[in-house]
Amino acid sequence: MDKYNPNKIESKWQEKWARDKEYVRKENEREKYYMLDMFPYPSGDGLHMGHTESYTASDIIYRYKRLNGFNVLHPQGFDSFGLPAENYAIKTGVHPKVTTEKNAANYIVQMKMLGLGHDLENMVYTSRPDYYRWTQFLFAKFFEGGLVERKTDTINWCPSCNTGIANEQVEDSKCERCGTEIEQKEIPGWFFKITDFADELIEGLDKIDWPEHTKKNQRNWIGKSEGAKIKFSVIPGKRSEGKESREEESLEVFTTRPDTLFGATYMVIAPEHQLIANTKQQITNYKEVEEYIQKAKNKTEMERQENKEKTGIKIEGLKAINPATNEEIPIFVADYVLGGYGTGAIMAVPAHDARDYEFAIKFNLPIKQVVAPFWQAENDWYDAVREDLETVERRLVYALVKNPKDNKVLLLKWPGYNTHTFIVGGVEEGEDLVEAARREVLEETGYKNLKLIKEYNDEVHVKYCAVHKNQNRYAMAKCIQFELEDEERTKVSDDEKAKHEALWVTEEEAEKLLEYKNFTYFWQMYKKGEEVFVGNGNIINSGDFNGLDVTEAKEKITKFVGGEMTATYRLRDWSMSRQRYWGAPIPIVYSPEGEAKYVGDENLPWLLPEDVDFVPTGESPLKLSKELLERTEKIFGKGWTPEVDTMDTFVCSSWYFLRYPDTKNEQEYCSEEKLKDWLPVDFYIGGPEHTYMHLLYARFWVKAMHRLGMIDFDEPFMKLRHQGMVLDKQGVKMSKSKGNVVNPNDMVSQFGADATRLYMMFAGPLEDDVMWNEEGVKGVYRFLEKTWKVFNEIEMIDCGPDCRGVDEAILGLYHKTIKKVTDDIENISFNTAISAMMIFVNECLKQEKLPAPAMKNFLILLSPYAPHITEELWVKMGGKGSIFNAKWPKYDEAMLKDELIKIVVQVNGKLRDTLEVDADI
RNA sequence: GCCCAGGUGGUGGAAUUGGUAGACACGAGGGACUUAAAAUCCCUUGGCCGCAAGGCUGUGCGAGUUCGAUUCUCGCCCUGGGCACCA
Repeated sequence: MDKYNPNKIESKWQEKWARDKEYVRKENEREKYYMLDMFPYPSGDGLHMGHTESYTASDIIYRYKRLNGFNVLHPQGFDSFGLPAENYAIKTGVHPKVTTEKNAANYIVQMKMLGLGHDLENMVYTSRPDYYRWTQFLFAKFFEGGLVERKTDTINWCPSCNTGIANEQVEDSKCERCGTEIEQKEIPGWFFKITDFADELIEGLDKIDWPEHTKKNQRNWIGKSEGAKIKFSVIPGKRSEGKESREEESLEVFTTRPDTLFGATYMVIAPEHQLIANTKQQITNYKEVEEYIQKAKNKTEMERQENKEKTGIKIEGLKAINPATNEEIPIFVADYVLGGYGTGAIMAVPAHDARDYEFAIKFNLPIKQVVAPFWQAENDWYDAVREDLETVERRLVYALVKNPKDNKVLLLKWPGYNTHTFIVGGVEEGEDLVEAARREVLEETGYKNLKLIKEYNDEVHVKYCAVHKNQNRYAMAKCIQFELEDEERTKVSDDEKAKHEALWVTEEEAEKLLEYKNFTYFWQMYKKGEEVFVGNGNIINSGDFNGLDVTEAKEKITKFVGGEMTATYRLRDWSMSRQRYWGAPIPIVYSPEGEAKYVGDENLPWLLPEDVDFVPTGESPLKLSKELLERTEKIFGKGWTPEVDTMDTFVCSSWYFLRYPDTKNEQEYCSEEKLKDWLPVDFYIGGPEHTYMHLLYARFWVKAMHRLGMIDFDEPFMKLRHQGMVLDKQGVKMSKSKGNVVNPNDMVSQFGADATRLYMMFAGPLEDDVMWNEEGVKGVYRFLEKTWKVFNEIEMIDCGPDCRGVDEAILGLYHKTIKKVTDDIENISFNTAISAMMIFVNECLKQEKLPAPAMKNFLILLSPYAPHITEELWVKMGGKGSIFNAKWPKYDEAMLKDELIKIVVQVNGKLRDTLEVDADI
């Protein structure tokens, strides 16, 4: 017998598959399945291990689906526009087209080496005119449909790449690609109105099978917050003086908490806000304000981060009016309010917002509580609120008393109710809270001399049933903290004694004994200091709205002041103009009057001119193209000028999956029939780094086309899974600079493609990071050697359906293996499927005779992972045609049962014994 | 600070619904074969105690629910990734 020699058999099969197209034939009438990979950028470094992993995973699904009778589209292509090729051209003068095509050819060789079964006859290259003409065509449809607009906007500008980049492409205030610090620059450009689709992009997530965390991340990225827009009028500083000069200047704010409007005690606007320019004359400290604004602008984002303390300056000479209270409140400029989010102005509610609170403390501004935490006794408690009883309001005071001598605190023990509380008492109308608290401590516990430590600001509300009085109580309580001055004590009346008992306990004990939220709330403040209450509760100090739940109050208060319930998003429009050469030209020309016009379908592809210099000037390279200008004037007339920016490469990758079914079509981007046949994509695999940009843009693209009536589906990818990163042995990210990059080619020549594929999948779950350890490849290589040995050394008997003459146990294991491998592929749990096949092969090695039909089926189970060896052994076993035209085996339910069943004896959850019992009894 | 993911032997990982923790593999140790080595095959391999039978302990830490928790609940610690005052 020959030894297992992957080099020999793998190249043989790769050649056969490439040459003999009929050998692995397609059957068009079968049910269709679209298995898509994220296509690579063809870099000079070649395919890396991350590609190897995800392409192997998709290849397994592709082959598995084929074997299950599907007609599978499993295409591949190149996202071939982009900066590296252009930067290389700047350095060496080699045209990006040349580099790109060369790199792509290398990728194809590597993909073949791995035995990947992608359709390499129908590839897509985004930089080729036969592709980008359709990118331009679709752009034009969006343009005509009003989904693209030209805006002059402040954009992120990378001085190194000499290009504007989208907000999403900025990392840590640095350029995602080259790491240069981003500058802000005013520049005209084209934008896709992705924000118009914000709600659809959120809602669509509910109907697709994507990892939950990916969906969550997209929701967060879109960042919808619901709230209200409310107008505050702005008046000159002293109302009395300026009655007649009351210019109708106003400030609109967006707030998620309109329910707290009565607590808005000041306003803050962003340094960029228009109001400052509009009211320059009225601002009496304009100079200082301007200075602050300048400082804020000069600050880099990094500096802002370092300096956590809030800064700001009061605008003198202007006041705003809180529309709810009609009170005058001051206006500040501060850089903690952002120009680009919401309206660039906020109403500050220091009592219920942590940032406003911090600012208010620093500038000594009033803090007004308008929401009280509220708890209602739970249903299964003895004091649950009873609907049939009337509710009586009461004001209460809690006293938290501490003895400084031993640090114990004083609680009341209520034997009747089996609970503990602070000292509690009612407060009479107009009575001083502290006096009331002292009185209650004296009455209930007898302690006479108390030192006031603290009055807590917060008021809390509770509703419960006072069982003994047969009425519901709505209690509004505040809390006072005392220390004993001495232990002098009077006698407590028998009446009080009967109700409750005074008890000194340590803080640890108190923590355990206090169970009602209204007490633990103050206990937390006592232990950890006062915190801003940002939760839900009931409205107080807000006129007619008192007592309302915050949710209810939001709309009512908004309506009361003439505001509008609305939502804002964190998502910004997609800036897609790039001042670069190597991208799809934007098919727009400008009339002598400067009006933008689409070049027209008949002029597509609107070719990227060849007569350009790559040296970056800060302007678009196309501006220097004579040919482009001449072309424009020739077609449209003198004075017409071309758009010289090119498109963001994310545009090209937002629709490539629509081209794959029909790559050779010269009339349409994809025929209607093929769109119907293949789309949307059934399964998409790619890295988690594309969670925000690519995946969001592609979803937007499809929704936009759907809105324009071009397609009848509105989500591109029905099922999505990510692959993890491939790390080195130490768990460090592979990178050229660290010199720890592993080349897939080397792995293939050392261990073969089958072993490389198998190890990638065996190392762990697909979505987890893989630590690449060559020691580990040995294991799967041995497994392949053993498989080889089984099929070459052990006698195979063609034993028919009842299979006499072989070990029955191996038949049972065979059926179990089919089930396990099938279930695991469905669950994308490749590592455990491989382990099941290892167990099977290990058992086979112990046999003298094996059933030939079952063993052929076993090869089918293994074939998606290791296509070469299984194709080879398939022929040896007398299989007809390619193994990939075979049928996925089925298991026999009856064969899954064990003859003997293990019974586990547990006592108190601990294993005490195991028994083996005949399964038939 | 906030959001997401995760924490299981020396290592990668398994345990799919709360029911024998550590499948499978790597590494390590011992043995067989060999002049020798590699390869291959066999045995052992979470820790502690024990000659053994066996016992105790064990899934980041601490509580809780349960007859029973790697799995569920609460609190905390750590690691990785993402976001930066989002009103």
